[in-house]
Order: sequence, then C-alpha cells, then structure tokens
Amino acid sequence: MSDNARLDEYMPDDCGAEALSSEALRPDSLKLESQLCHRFYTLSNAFTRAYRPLLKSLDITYPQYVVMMALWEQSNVTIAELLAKTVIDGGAMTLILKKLEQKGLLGVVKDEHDKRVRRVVLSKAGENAKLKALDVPAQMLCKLDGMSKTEAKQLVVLMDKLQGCFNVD
Amino acid sequence: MSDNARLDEYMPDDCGAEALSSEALRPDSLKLESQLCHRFYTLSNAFTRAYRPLLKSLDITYPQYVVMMALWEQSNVTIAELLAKTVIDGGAMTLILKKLEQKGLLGVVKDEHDKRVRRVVLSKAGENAKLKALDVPAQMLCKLDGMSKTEAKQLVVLMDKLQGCFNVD
DNA sequence: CAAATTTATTTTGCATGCAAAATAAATTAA
DNA sequence: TTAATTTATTTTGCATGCAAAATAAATTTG
Repeated sequence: MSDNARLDEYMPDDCGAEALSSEALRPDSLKLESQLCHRFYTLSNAFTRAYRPLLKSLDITYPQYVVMMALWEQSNVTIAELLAKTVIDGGAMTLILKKLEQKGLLGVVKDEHDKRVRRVVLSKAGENAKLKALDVPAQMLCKLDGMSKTEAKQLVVLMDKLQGCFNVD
Repeated sequence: MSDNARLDEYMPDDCGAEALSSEALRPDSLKLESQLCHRFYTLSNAFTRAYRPLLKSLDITYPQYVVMMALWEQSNVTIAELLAKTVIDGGAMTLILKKLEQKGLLGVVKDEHDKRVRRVVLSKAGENAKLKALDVPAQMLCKLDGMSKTEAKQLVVLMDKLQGCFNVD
C-alpha cells in the first residue's frame, strides 16, 4: 500500500459518502476499536486524571494548570490571547480565571486604552507557584515509562498534522 | 540519539524528580508547546466539536454516539461492560443512558439472576439509527483530509502504546 | 456626529468528567 | 444463619466544554 494513500481513498470526490460507504466495504467503520476519536477521548481523560495527584499540592485542576503554564511563559496577556494559546473554552476561561484569582495566583486588570479588554497578570504567588510546578512535567514523564523519546516525537508530529486538518475547516 | 532512549532518561531512578530536574536541563519543560497532554486535550475537544454537526440528524452527543457504537457491536450488555468498553465515567453513564432511553434508542432492564445488574438493550429505533450513522465515519475521515492511512495507523499504534502506560499504573 | 457593525468578554442552559459517598443486592466469613 | 464484605449502579458536588445569547465598548458608515 502506498505510503501516501489517503484516509479517504474509498470516499467519493464530493465527500457525500454515498457510493462506496456500505458496510460491506468498511464493515468495521462503526466499531469503537477502529475509532481514532475514541482513542483521543480516552487518552485526554487519562491525562487529566493522571495530572490530578501531581497538581494536588498546587491545588489546581488540569485546565487551570494549562492557564498557569501559559502565564509562566508570558504574563500580562489579554484574555483573548490566553484563549488562543490555551484553546480553552471562553465560557470556561471566565470561571477558571475567577478561581485562580481567588487562589491568589493571578490578577485581572482592565486595559487602559481599550476598556473592553482585560489583562491577566501573574501575582507573586503565581510566580512562586512555578517553582513548585517545575517537577510536574518530569513526574508525568515518569508515569509514561515505556514510551521512547522517538515515539513521543513521532506522536507530536502526527498530532500536529492532525490538528492542522481541523484548523483548515 | 538512540531510538530507544527513554522519555525519562534525565529522571532519577526513584522518579523523585529532584536531582536533574532543574530548568537549566529542561528549560522548556513547562512550555505549553512542549506538552503532549495539551495536544491530546486540544485534539479530543476538536473531535467532539467536529462530530456535533455529523451527529445532529441523529440528535445525539459524541459520548452518546460512543455508547451507541458499543451497542451496535453488541446489544444486551451489562452497564459495567458498557463502562469498560466505552471508558466513560460511571456517573455520566447513568445520565447518558437515561437520555438515550428518553430518545427511544435503547432500554434498560433488570438482570433476572442478579438484581444488582442492569442490562442495556438496543430498541428497534436504536438498531435503525445505525443505518443513519453508517456514513458518519466516512464524513469524519473526509474532514481529516491530509492525513494518510499510514499516518493514521502510526497514530493508532503510538496511542495504544501510550494508553498501555496508563493502564499499568 | 449618530446609527450600524464589529470586537472582547461574560452569561446561560445543557452535557459530561471526576472523586467520593450512598444504595442495594450478592457473597463470604464467623 | 447473621454479620461483614464485596460488587453494581446511582447520587452528589464541583469543574469544565459547547453553542448561543447577552453586554459593553470601540470602530466603521452614512
């Protein structure tokens, strides 16, 4: 089989999925085991569960950890910038920022030039939290013993390509 | 670099993550861009959003679709079996089954021999829904144009291996 | 300049996901 | 057999994720 065979090689040109989409040709198309999506669903949830104990001392959830990582890279960012970087839902972001503000890890201030815009700024406690978080990535890698660095890199390459598919739509 | 280099090659044997875990050695360890977990988070959510329009005519959500796929493979299964196969949260499963029962796609009946057990059975409407769902996988593949079958298979292999890491813990 | 439109963020209603507690019934132990 | 324990499922409280509507402020139009 050609290495460049398309995933949709059995698909009609218009993607109408009529002509050759019968069970006879792809009898397992609805099997859970054959679903790429279900593997993402399963692994994403597995990661969230696996992070919980690692984040317990920081007293934050995984999505909150994602926001903190973004802020540790760059503080004083717009909520819109934070949304773009973390790819977290807008409605959820409002709640997450309130939580992190309550915990004293960040502050949200109004932009001086544009009153619609609010900026998220790391607090001292938020900066210090980074020190406590420094070992979290290593601890997670420790849980993934069995995966080689090469395999991990392959995963990243393939996943980034897959992400690109969704971005064009 | 060896192809078998472990992800944790910089980690101490006890996984205490103290000795060599400083920023100096892995300065980007907390960068969002370097997180495998965030890619899973992002792609899993992207799949859920991408499925929504494809499942609209069936009037079901993605997790509900997962349950239906499991039942289309085998009906009259225990809730515990359904939980194991779908890897959906137990609490969520109760609500999902209620929803699908309301929609008339399945029924839940008590097991005769063990009154603790409840069995989930496809209804006629549930079986017929499979016919309407037959083109969903092809339509999703259509959205993933750009990924080759080879790449998809590589993803499956790598993700299954990663899943294995979580299963041993 | 005032109305229409666009942009940034929040709110709302619904559907999970997670951990832990609660129930109910079956099984094991004393 | 009765009490203790295990198993199957549901309930509870909290934290998102999603789409769509609502707000508020800035920008563009006429």
